[in-house]
Amino acid sequence: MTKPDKRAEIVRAALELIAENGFHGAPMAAIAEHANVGAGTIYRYFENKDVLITELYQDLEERMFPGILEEYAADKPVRERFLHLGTSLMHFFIENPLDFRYLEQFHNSPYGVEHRRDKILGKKEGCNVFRELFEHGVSLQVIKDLPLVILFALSFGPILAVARDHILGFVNMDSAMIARTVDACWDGIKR
Amino acid sequence: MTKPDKRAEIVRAALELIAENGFHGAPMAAIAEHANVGAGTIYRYFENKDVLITELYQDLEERMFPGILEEYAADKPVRERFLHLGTSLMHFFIENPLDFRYLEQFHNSPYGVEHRRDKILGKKEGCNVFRELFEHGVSLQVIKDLPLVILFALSFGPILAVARDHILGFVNMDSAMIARTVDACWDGIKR
DNA sequence: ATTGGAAGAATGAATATTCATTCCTATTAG
DNA sequence: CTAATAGGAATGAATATTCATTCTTCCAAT
Repeated sequence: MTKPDKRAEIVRAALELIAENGFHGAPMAAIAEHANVGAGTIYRYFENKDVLITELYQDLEERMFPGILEEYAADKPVRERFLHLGTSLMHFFIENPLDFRYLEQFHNSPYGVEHRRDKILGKKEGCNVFRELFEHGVSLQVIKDLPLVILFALSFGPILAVARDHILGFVNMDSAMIARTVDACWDGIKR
Repeated sequence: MTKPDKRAEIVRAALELIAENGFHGAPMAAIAEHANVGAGTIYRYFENKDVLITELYQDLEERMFPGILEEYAADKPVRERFLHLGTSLMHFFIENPLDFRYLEQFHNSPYGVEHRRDKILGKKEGCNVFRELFEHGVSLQVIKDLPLVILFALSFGPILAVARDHILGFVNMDSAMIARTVDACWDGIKR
């Protein structure tokens, strides 16, 4: 196996195990076994488990945003842009359940809160698209004049919750249902 | 210290530590120390850590629902009832940040998913109020005709997200802002 | 073209740490 | 004095991390 392949195998194995069993159901020994790699090998690519976990998250974000922003037309009306982003996001989550589950694990851990703080105070790529859209919408009086954080909650709260429920099998989301759900989110934030 | 006091101290200490640091930042030894109790003493009151964790959750639910259902008038219009429940819930979370954080920790753990399954398939007290309200609203054509699970997501998704953001200090929710947020949730589910 | 061997990569057994749980002793209440 | 209760050190299982060793690769010298 070539060098980058090994790193990729470790990443894949870790993502899989953590997404399915949480951080605690993924001891390094198990990750190594799933990656067909010696336990010590992981430490040649990642300084320790924390580093592995956060690099995994960064990889994931980089994979995520390009797909979602594909075909995104910054000149369309606010509503249309919101619906496009919302449905893309939901589709991504539903089509990549492992990524989604990992994301949730990460967010509900000490790592996640720290990361979130940076994102809200400083700024991160990707979210800026949403931020701009919301700010633009508010200035055009198309979107409710609420703090950004609340607009985020009204939009992503339901999307995340629904994606989770779909993946856990509590509801089945087809394209039509996704569209109706994102529509409802829009009703929540529109003036 | 009298017997029931000791149990209460253990419960308080466990809730505090788990809410603040997650299940992993709350080893039994630390809980014992915070409760000013010997490590072995905990096992006189709780068979093991799992039992402690689930009993903690049940205690919490019992404390939660009465407060939220207070002054709930089942004969008012659907919209009014929704706003009442939503604001009560948000207020409870914001005024009991430890309870809220514990709830989140619990839900994002293997315990939580199992529990959730029961709640959605079988039935649990408390949530029935919401279920009835939604079903009634749908039948009156006041609420969008979406699966119950999605209506839940549209309502609780934002409420939970906002409560979390408030507790983590990302936004400051006063009564007015809470009302506006719950209003926005209503816009999301209303026809 | 072949070979010797150096540099780097991989390994997994050994180690150190953390943690839930147990169990024996001390303390208290009746 | 006895029985119940509390305490916390001891235990053992689970886990992250290390490290001495083995394996691979690749190139220089013949």
